[in-house]
Amino acid sequence: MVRAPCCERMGLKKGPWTAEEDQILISFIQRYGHENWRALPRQAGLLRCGKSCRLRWINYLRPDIKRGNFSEEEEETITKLHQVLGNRWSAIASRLPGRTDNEIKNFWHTHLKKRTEHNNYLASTTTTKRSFHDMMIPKRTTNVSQKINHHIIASNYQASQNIVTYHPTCDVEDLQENNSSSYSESTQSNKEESMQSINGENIGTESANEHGDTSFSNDMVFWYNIFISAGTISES
DNA sequence: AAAACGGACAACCGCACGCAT
DNA sequence: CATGCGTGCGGTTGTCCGTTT
Repeated sequence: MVRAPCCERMGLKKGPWTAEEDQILISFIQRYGHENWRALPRQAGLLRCGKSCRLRWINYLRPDIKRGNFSEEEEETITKLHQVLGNRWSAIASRLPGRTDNEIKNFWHTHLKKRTEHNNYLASTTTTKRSFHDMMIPKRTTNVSQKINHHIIASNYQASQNIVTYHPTCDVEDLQENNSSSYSESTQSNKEESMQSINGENIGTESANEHGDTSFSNDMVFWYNIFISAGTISES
């Protein structure tokens, strides 16, 4: 299906938003909400397309946006979730309250991507084969990695038997439920295959086809679960 | 001092999906 | 079932600003 771009209509403003436009958008949404983005700019008296308004609100003007630098924990969260989810920024953002997918995407491209590639390069040159565990746990000790290591000991690495059972604060069903619910709020059904595979039944087959390595995919799920669990603890 | 360069981030664009008709 | 609309997502581009030469 082909349709015209939403901003095709001439006369709509593009480029950086002014403080005045921001104020108009904020006050309109606070008063009337944003049920219809396409109609919103006309109703609010803005010479912007609905898409632009939506983006501006979601990525910048929303009151619950967390501004400022990413913490170390947030960096590690992004890195690890990217290992599992790939470039599914909205899914990653759903695990980082106050952060937007655009912000995370930018941060990844400007900071973490290079670092990750560098680390991968070092890994490939220093060892012939490293375990997924080695790759996922950074050398320097941080709160998150400490917690993860604690979980390793506590769980006696049950995932080595392809079983993910240790979830002190977030069991597998919760994880699956949380993921599917939060994810379905923001994305489409065909994009859920990796999260759907986070149950004991489906884990191996799909990813094994993709990677040709069942234990690798199980390890990924294991570390994802561990990480989420650790993250949950850190918030309490 | 100013031009060149590069990083960071805001914003845009095109595509795909769900839903209504 | 086909079509069109509204929306969300991810890739890409544009712009600003600090640093280097």
